[in-house]
Amino acid sequence: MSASQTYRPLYRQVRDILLERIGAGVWRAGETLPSEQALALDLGVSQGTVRKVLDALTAEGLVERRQGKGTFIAENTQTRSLFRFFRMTRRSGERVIPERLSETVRLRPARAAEQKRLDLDRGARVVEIDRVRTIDGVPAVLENIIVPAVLVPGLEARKPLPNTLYSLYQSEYHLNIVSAHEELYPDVASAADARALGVAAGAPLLCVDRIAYALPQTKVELRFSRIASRDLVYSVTLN
Amino acid sequence: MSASQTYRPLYRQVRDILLERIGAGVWRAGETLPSEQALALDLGVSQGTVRKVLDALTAEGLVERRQGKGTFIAENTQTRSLFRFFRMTRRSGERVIPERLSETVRLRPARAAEQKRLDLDRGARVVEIDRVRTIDGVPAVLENIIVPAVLVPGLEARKPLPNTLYSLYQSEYHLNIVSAHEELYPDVASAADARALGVAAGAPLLCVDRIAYALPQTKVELRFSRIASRDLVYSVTLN
DNA sequence: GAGTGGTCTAGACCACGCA
DNA sequence: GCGTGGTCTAGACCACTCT
Repeated sequence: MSASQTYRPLYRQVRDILLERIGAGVWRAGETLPSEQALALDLGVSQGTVRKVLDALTAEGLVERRQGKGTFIAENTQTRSLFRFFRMTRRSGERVIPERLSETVRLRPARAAEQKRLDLDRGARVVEIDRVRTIDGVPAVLENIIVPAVLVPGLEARKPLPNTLYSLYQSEYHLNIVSAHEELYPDVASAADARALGVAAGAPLLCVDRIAYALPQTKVELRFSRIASRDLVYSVTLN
Repeated sequence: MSASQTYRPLYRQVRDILLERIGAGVWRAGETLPSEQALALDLGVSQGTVRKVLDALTAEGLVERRQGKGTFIAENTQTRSLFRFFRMTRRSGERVIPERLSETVRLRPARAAEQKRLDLDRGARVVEIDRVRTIDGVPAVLENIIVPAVLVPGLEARKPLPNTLYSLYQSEYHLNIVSAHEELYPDVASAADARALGVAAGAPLLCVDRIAYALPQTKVELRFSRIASRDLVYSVTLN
């Protein structure tokens, strides 16, 4: 009959409900979700439909399933967070681990460009973090990080910040970073870059502009990185 | 009981069989596979098991499914190939299309490093392509491409080469490029780069080293790109 | 042994494309 | 109207974890 414009398959509806609940913090990171049977009963669908959704969420890295144990909200542990969102490796493919060298944290009004990119209101404030990270003990990455203050109250007082912010966002603010978009371009080191990174002015740098998203389509963080790559490369696999 | 070391779920076995058939060229690009029912009957499994495999292959971009029509081997059309493997966009996110400006093609013995990276025997030959590509009519990309000659007989005689080689590999050599690994790093323009790309010596360049894979784990191509990025960025989404 | 996810099946019905 | 893929269900049995 008159086609309902709003038809969505059952599994889409189930997916939306689960995403909403996860986003709302019904279950915290590391906690188990109800079993397939329980969810199916609760939502009035078959176990197979719930399974289809949970399998998809697993593929997206949002939950983890362990046979015999249950389904868990994926945790952004320090290690997992690094492997997922820090793409620099040695030429050999070996992962590297950046360490924090220094950081400065400020609370200030958002600039116009930041308001626009983070969907903020006029007058909104942001936390700005500048930090230097080392690889193999050598300064290698300059980061400028912008987060809406309303999402991370008190962040500016939490010094020193952990090496991987995303695990902090998750554990303290229930912001589960699930995806990020990055834009890469080359630049040459300015005099200031050169001082901070211990390279010559004019040396090649890899710049990475990232915007990170948490669950209910929330834009959580802008991050601008300037990387003195030396023997490091940004690794990505296209499928 | 004594656990069978070689146990694999049915759907893995079905997947392997289908991958083998696709790799062997049983169906060509754009052709339809047998229906789910026919495959299930052929392979002695249920339709649901075949469906699970075909859904996974769809997610990997290897086949396409169209309701009411059938399941097709995915085609690397010029457009699709570009969108899938050429990641440069404008800052606005808008896609750009590179055009061929010039190219030189040589047939020569593989160097030691190439033998190693492409799993070639001693004495194997490669086709080497050097080309310049333009964006908005301006030279922007220098590419050096290495392909084992045995995989692409006669390629060196096919001048001019099409803009997107991957569609040629697929249509003429049954090499279906399904994934690629890229490593990015910054560099500064040499005098030669500067001449070819119309930038100043010392200008920042984005370098991309790619290795491309076809179906049965075949390493098909090495590609080294040097990109005068100007207002272009390399876009990637992490999930 | 009880409960969980993992695999596999069989079948119903719907939506779409095409002759 | 037929054949295709898309959705959804119900149920069986297996593998793993914990008690």
